[in-house]
Amino acid sequence: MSPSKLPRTKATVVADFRRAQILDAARLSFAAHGLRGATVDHIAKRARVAKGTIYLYYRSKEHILSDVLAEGIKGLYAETVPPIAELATISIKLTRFFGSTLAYFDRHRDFFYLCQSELDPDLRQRAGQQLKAVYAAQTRAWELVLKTPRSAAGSRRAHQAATMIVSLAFGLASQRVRGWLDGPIDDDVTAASALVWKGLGR
Amino acid sequence: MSPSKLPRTKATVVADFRRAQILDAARLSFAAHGLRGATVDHIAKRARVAKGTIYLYYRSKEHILSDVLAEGIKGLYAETVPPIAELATISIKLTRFFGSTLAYFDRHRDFFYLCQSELDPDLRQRAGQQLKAVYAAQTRAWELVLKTPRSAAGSRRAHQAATMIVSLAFGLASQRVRGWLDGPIDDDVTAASALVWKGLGR
Amino acid sequence: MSPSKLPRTKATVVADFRRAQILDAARLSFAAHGLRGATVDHIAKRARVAKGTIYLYYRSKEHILSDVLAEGIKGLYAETVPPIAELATISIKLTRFFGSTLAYFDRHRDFFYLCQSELDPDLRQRAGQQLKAVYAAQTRAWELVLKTPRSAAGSRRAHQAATMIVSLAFGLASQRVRGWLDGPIDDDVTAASALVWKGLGR
Amino acid sequence: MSPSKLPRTKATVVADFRRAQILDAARLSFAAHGLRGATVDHIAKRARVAKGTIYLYYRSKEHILSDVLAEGIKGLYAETVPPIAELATISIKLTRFFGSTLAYFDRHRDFFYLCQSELDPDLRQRAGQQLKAVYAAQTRAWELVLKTPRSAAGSRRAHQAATMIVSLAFGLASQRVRGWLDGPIDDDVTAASALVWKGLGR
DNA sequence: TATGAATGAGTCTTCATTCAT
DNA sequence: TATGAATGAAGACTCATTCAT
Repeated sequence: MSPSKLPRTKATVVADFRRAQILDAARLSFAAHGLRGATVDHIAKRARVAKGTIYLYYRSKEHILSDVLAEGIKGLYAETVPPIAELATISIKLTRFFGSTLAYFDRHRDFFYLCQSELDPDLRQRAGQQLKAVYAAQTRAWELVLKTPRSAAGSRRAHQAATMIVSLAFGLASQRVRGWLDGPIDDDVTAASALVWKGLGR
Repeated sequence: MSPSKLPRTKATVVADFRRAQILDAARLSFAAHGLRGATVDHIAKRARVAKGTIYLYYRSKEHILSDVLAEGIKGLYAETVPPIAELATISIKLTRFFGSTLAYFDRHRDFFYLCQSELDPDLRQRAGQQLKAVYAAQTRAWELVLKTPRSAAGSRRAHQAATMIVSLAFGLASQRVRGWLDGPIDDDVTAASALVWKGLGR
Repeated sequence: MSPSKLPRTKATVVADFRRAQILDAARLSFAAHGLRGATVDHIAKRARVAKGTIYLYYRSKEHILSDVLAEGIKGLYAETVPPIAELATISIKLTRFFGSTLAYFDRHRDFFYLCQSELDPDLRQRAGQQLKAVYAAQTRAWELVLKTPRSAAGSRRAHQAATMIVSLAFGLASQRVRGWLDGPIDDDVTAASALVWKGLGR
Repeated sequence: MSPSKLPRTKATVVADFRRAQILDAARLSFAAHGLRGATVDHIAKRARVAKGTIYLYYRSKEHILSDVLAEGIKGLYAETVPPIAELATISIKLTRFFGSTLAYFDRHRDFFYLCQSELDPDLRQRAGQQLKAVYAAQTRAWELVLKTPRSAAGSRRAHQAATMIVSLAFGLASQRVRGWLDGPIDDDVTAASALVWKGLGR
């Protein structure tokens, strides 16, 4: 009933603010200069904070990156998975899914590049797992949508189809982010939806 | 059968061998530790060669990378573009295209990772252009295959369809390379071909 | 007596101290091992500072050298040029000039050696120009002292005489710095002054 | 009676030729790029010889330099010391001495620069000794010329005067080599001779 | 003897992290 | 908590010297 379960002390608020401040600066720096190119100095300067301060909130540069990635992954999940289950015709679901996926990456190119950066093995591991989880969630959601008849064959077919949808979305997004597809988002969304819709036919 | 045009002196052979030796070691090192993480020391050690030797064959680390990328791009082009134009039914072309694309990336995961590494701006530029060119070539080849009726609308539809094919192939390849798709290649190839074949219908 | 114009913050003081510390260490290292032979490690060790610290105060080894040279040149100018114009008999001027020149180089052997080091072309250029400027200033000052009658011939003779004075001073200083002249400074100063004084006679 | 005391076998001749070849190349390279800047590769290329060959004739780069220096010093001695003792008036001796000294350095700027290069301590030592010996020889020769009356005071005066002559010559040569004295050699020679001649008067 | 490919110690410089204030 | 000067490990590249041919 109180505005927040965890009482926000002033300290907590300040700490959260600092963390967000640093995270933002880091994201921008990473986007601008790449993972290695973005020095802690850059980040600190952009965050208008002393270099030492950063280490009060993050154990290492790697940990900052970890948070930046987690944020991006959370966003990707939030914008692309729920729409699949929302009440609508499959055709509309498809349009929405392609649309939201392409739009997300268009708006978060930096996140896209970050995902492919040279992460230290264990971070790469963790980030990879989380990203894989997002795609797995997308795939499962599509499976549920497509799997009407409860036969083993139908189930397998649904899984395959879901995989195709997810991969096509990712493939389009990748090409777009890299600037290799020039047209407006809607054209790609429409074409992809149409292709899949017809391809799934019956 | 005929004596080779360019007389291969022993020196040339040795030099070529060394270059290949270094290139291989570099590819593996880059794949294992990332572009920055792969030190010249690593590469030298893996190539069983002294650090200085590397600089006898390559002016800089950057130049090695450049060669590794160029080789990968050339291979990708050679294995994926010509099959599209070969005499066959569209259905078979599709199967072959998806098959060769997925196979290529499966065999060259290191190249795949390299393409996404943080390259210095101008190398990134060059590599990006070349890669874009490969995808553009794939797309054009598919357009030619699909564009039977010479109407403007048909042409545009052919372009869109070609884009979808290429993006789907890339998306699948990406997911597979990352280990996010576990099944055998053939399943994905079959499913993708079927989807597109039906989706293009008529 | 008055409070200093530029308020010296503690930071400024420390920074100046560090710079001086590094400059000193560099001068000694350069003198001891030569420009190339004096590694940044040496300099750092002598300055009792970590290698990285040096780069907080100087952009590169070259920049350190540049400062060391500039300092030495400034000192040479300050100690040798003004005395020439001070009110005194020519004989006394001569004694003072030879004295201050020899003394300066005796106290700054390291600077002397530095001036002859292999400087990178552009630094060599700059340093050479500045040094040349010092000698030119000495020469001009002596010309003014010697050129009483305003005839063209007299002017030319004054220039020649000035050149001889400056060159003799430099020659003596060089020999002394190298340890090839063992006697006390005063002997050389006296002998040089006498020679010139008599040589110019009338 | 035979053309040479030491029978010149073909091997000896070839070896001497090679040594001279390398020495020349080294001198030029040192002059062009400085002691450190002149790599063994440069020298080998200029000598039209393989890098390894150089090490058949010289134990190290340092040893090459040593020879180059020795040659230059020998030349300086030969051209400047004997003239002092030749039968002539003092005035003419002076003119000849200044003339030959300035001319020698004018023709061997590279040698001049080399003398000031950063030599390894022990080579510096050796080269320094030899050079010092040359100047000492010049000084002694002048002492003999000037020391007519056999008094202790006269002897001391002669030594001082000799020192001045030698230093003036060196000072002028230095300034000229560096391009800080533009006039023709003869002007400086005349002026120096006149100054000293008059300065020594009686 | 002549070659030049191979070697690896040594150089300058960067930058994540620490710590005294 | 905040600062930023100080640290030093690590990396790319050079070049004198060696050695198999």
